[in-house]
Amino acid sequence: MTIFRIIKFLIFLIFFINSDEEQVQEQNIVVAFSNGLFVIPEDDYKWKKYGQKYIRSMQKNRSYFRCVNKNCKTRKKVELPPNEPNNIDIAYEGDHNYRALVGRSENEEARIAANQYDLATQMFGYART
DNA sequence: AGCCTTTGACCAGCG
DNA sequence: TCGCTGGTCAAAGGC
Repeated sequence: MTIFRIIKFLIFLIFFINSDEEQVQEQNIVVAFSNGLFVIPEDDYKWKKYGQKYIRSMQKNRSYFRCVNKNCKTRKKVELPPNEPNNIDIAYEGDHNYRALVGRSENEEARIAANQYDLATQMFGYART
């Protein structure tokens, strides 16, 4: 990635974070472990994970998501330092061209929670039961 | 059956 | 040109 693209991306992030309208509604999902709790922020859009990489320069695991809406070009990068699971960086690239669906079914909530649990177990190296 | 994640392979940019 | 690194693809498997 060139410096230009990095700067462009940072400018977008600043605008996105400061924007009052079209603000993504966030909610936190708490994942419980025997050695404590940690919180993973979650937004109201549906994402499809299309890749994961360990970023050597940052020593973080980065997951790549894109919005499931085919007309929507929005992408999301989630960075998790293996040793600091609470220190999550989420970067949005692009903008949604539709409003998030309000409300989720119980199945959907359960699935998302299961996904977050998988993510957490992966970070901690715990086996899923 | 369909949706979603995983993960190795592939691709592109850069030094 | 070649190797490294980050980003994406797509087959396979799980739920």
